[in-house]
Order: sequence, then C-alpha cells, then structure tokens
Amino acid sequence: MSLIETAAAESGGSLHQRILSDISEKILSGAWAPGHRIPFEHELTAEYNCSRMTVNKALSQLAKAGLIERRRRSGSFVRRPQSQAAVLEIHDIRIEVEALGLLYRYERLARLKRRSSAEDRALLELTAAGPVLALECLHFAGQRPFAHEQRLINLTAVAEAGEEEFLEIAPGPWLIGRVPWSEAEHRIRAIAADQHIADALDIEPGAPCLVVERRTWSAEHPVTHVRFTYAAESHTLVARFKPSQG
Amino acid sequence: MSLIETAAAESGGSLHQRILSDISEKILSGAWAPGHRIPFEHELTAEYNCSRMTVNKALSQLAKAGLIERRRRSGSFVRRPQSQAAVLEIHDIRIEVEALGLLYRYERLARLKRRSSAEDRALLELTAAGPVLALECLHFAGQRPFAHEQRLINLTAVAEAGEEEFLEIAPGPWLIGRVPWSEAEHRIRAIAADQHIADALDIEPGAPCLVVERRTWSAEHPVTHVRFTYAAESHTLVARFKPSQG
DNA sequence: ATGGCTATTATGTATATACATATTGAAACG
DNA sequence: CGTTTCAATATGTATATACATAATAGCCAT
Repeated sequence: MSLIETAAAESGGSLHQRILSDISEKILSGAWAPGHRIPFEHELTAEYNCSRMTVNKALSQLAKAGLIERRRRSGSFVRRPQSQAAVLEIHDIRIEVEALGLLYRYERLARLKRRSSAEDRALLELTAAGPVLALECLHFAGQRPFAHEQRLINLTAVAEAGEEEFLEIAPGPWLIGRVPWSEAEHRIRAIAADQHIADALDIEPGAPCLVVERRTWSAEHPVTHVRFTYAAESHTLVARFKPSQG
Repeated sequence: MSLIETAAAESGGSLHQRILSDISEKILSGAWAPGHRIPFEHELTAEYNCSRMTVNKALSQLAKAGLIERRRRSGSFVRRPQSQAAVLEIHDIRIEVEALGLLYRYERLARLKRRSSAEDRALLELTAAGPVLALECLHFAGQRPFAHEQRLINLTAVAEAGEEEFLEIAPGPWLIGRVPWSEAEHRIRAIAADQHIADALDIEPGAPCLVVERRTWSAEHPVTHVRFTYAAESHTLVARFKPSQG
C-alpha cells in the first residue's frame, strides 16, 4: 500500500506538504524511531510519483525543523529529540525546586484516556477528534505543594503516552525525552484560586495564583497543553532575553 | 550598485541563502520598514542574475519565518516584526490596548528626580550612587485603568531622560526610541493588590494581579527598571518560542 | 454609476534537467 | 597489508519551463 492512499491529515493540500506531514506523522507516532533511515529521495519520488525536487522540498523543511538529519551518500535519518539547551528553555519544575534547595516530590492525582472533547480540541488547537490523555498532577517542594499541573496530551501525535501511567515520572520530562518540539506558546496570567486549586495547593480560596499555560507543537502537530498553577508566594518566573535576530 | 556587490554577511554561501540574509538584514536594520514592498521576484531575479525559483526559495522561507507577507498580484511586504513580538507584546501597552479595540490613554501620576536610594540601586543593580528618575504612571483601556507602571530610569546612562516630563509620552516608548537595549530580564509573578494598587486600578484590595518587572541593560549599563501591575481579568501575557538550537 | 466579464500580474507549485559536493565502498597500487 | 584512487551514490543547489490560482485593473454593457 502506497503512502498516497494512507495520505495525510490536514495540511495545505500541496504535494510537498502532504509528504512532509506523512513523514512527520510517522516520526511523531514513533513508527519511525530516532535513528531510523527514512526512504531515499528517489524512493519517495517513486512512492508519490513526483519529481525529486518536490520530495527534496519536503525533506529540506523537515531537516530545517530539526525532525530529521540529512547526510550525503547515507540518507536521511530521524533525529533524537531536542538537546538539553532547549530543555532548559522549557522550565522543569524539578530543577526549579531543587535550585531552591528543597526536596522535590511528584504525585499523580488523576489520569484519564478519552476521545477529545470540544474543549480539549480548543486547548490543543486540534481540528479533528481523536484520543487524548488527560492528567492531573501535583509537584511538591519539601512538604508544601508547589505547583498544580493539568495536562492534555494528543495521543494522535504521541501514541506511546497512552501506555504510560505517569506514576513515577512527570509528563513534562517524559515528553521532553521523547518528542522534539518545534514551537511552544506560553500564556501567563494571574487568577484567584478556586476551591479545587485551593485544596490542591493548600491555600485559601481567592488567594492569588500565577498560571502558566503552555502549548507545544512538533512540526505543525499539536503535542500537549499544560496548565501550571503556582501559589503566589511560591513562585516568580524569570526570563532573560537578548534581542534576537534572524 | 547591485546587491551582489554589497552582498551578504555570513550565511551558508548558497545564493538563495545570501538573498535571504540580504533581505532580512534590510528588514532587521529598519532600512525596509514594516509595510514596505520588497522587490518583485522578477526584479530580484534581475538583481541577482538568477532564476525565479532561487528567489522564490528565499522569499518563501522569509514568509515562513514571518518576516514578510506575500500577496498574489500585489507583491511581498515587510511584516511588523514578530521576533521582537514577545518582548514588544509585553511592553508596548498602547499596542496591547489598541489590539483589544479599545481607546488608549496614558497618564503620568508622579515624577521625581533624586539621588539613588539603596533600594533604587538594588532594583537597577547599580553599584554606585547617582541620579535617577522615578516615575509612576497609569495606562487606560477605554474608561478602565489597565496597567499601573512604576519606573526607575538611570540618569547616568540616559541623561536626557532627566529633561523629559513624560506628560504626553510614556517612558516605555520614549526609551525604546532612544536607547538600544542589549539585554533584558523579566520577573513575572502574581500578587494580591495592596491598597495603593487597588486604588490605582480601581479593584478590590486583595484581588489577584499580574506583576511584570523588567530590567534593561544597554551595553552592560543598567538603563531602567519597571514594574507593571495588571488586574487579573485584564491581561494575559503571550509568548511564543522556537527552540534555539540549529 | 454599477455589476460583471476579461486580461494582466505576481505568486504558488511542480517538472525535468544539470552539475556540485560529501561520503562511502571497493579496486588498484606500492 | 596498508594506502591511495576512483567510481558510485545521495544529497545540495540551481536552471528553464509550465501551468494553476488569487487579486486587481480596466472595460463593457446594462
């Protein structure tokens, strides 16, 4: 069966876009693991019955996005997910807590696999329905709850997350070790704690909290949406910039 | 004189890369302002003496990167910078307010020139005493107060700020137009409004607020420290990242 | 005027082709 | 046996060409 028949999902209709999203789906689903050699340009040319330039355009973009690595004479290979530098850019609660000199502890409160609701699709910016994993977790600093985490994982993009219980490892580090991210969006705001959050963080209802929501994409595919809620006294976000160019 | 002779900077040697970096340099330097129509593909084809495909590859990448916007039949245009968007979005309050479709109004509450106190020096990370300008301002969206601003300007670094009253123009845009920044640090947190902030923003004392503090340096010199306070319901910070690794 | 048709224009996508370049495996040589 | 050389291979870049598509300007007829 050719790739053409199983063809892609959404994407802007053009052939090189379809090739691109076919391949990135294979990578993100885990069907093609890191290190896997993806078909040569001339093979894809045959698969899709198109010119090499068209295939090349798709593969060049994948390389630019960091999903694959291309080597002359050898072929193109699925890359290992992003480096540590990028990991630091996405803040890791364990590291924050340990930087404070406190003992870190993680607890999973709830886990539910379900078909995406309309709300789920809005949060993940998904167009089509599909399986998602909903998680609720708590992160502790010493004895005190430090952050509450509410997370959705798009199982269409990261199928193997459906098999993980997340009892021992938090979903953040788990995902970072597996899925290369190509883009992230943060939304940051202040809220008054509702009863649920107040109970979880052991604070008064109505107390101010910092909410950080993050959406992550990998090569155009929504991967996860997470909302961290911190009690006001417990946390300050720090970000240092230099003016960027290019 | 052709672009070829003034040609590009660094970049990987290939022609489309050079075209790309020539153009992005024009844009980032401000030589081509937002809205400026960049040369048509066929003009660049002539400039660089290459095929349209080569020019197209460069322009397509620029469009994908968000630096330009392409419109059929009309040409390609410089977009309002997005790479700085994360920073500007945070700090040009006028733009934020107008993006909400509301009327922006600015008001200076207080202005005081003084020798830096110990607290001032801590906020600015100054080692030696010297003159500073302390400002307190309000930004309105429509009828409602939107953000409260408390600012220190290091007059040793920006002497001419001492002559400015800041009655008509807010210190943020004034500084941006004069002082190039080389580094900035943000601290973001949630607080409960104290009486002073509650009065200024017309909210209840104890209501949650988002606080964004920003320190800016220009060539190692501390320039300014500013604290913005937003009522919780009025504001969400948005920041989009791509991983920095190549 | 006004609505609709058509020609023009710039971009969007794709093809076939060509040559350059890096890398590898194997053959040729000392 | 080790080294050099060479040919094969996959990607990298560029060309000339073609047709599709979207937006606009101008024209025409009502």
